[in-house]
Amino acid sequence: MNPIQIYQKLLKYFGKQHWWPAETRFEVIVGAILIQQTNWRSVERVIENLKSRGLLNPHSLATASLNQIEALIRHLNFFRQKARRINNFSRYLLGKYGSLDKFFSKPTEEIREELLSLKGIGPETADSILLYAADRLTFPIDAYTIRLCECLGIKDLKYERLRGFFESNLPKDLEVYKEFHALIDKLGKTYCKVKPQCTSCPLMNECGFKLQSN
DNA sequence: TCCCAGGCAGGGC
DNA sequence: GCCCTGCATGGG
Repeated sequence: MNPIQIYQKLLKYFGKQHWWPAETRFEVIVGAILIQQTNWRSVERVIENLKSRGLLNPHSLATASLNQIEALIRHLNFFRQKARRINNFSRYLLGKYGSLDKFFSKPTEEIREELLSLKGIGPETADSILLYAADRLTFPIDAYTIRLCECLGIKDLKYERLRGFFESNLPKDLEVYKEFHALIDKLGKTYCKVKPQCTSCPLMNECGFKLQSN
């Protein structure tokens, strides 16, 4: 089963998801850190709050105190960690590059290494930032993607292996990358929840497992 | 009530 | 290398 066929089927079934919903690249980055293990609705409210106070920019988040940031994102889980993380990223960005333009003018692999060296930015967050903020052909692997690959019968579910699998089998098209990742998420949220609804899943014919009764 | 959400870091082994 | 735990709130 080729990923592109999965993609086309999901696109036909769910339609375009239009990820990442953000006005700026910096907003994508902040969102990518805040969304970790959280639901998007909660993050959306926090983003709007930061925006309405004029704080959703590197300079404001770099100079704000941790207490201030914590207070603004307090209804998210791990809010103390996340406050430190967005403050830390902002300070790093301004201190070393001065602007996102400069940071993102580097080769993809160098940006990726640097993102991964920062506290709170792991593989999925780094790759989401590369794809949705920096427009690089990098395919993020999240928990839903791993579940999908498991269902498709892929044995080696290690992050870099799966990333390689998608990146070597997909057309080099940013729109495909962006939509596909979002569609996999939509699929997971809809059918792979606590009680998997495999029998109504649009990919049940592609499933590598013989469907077990739900 | 309980489970989990678009992870990550740090420790033990 | 893998596995476990803490982080910590709100929604379903």
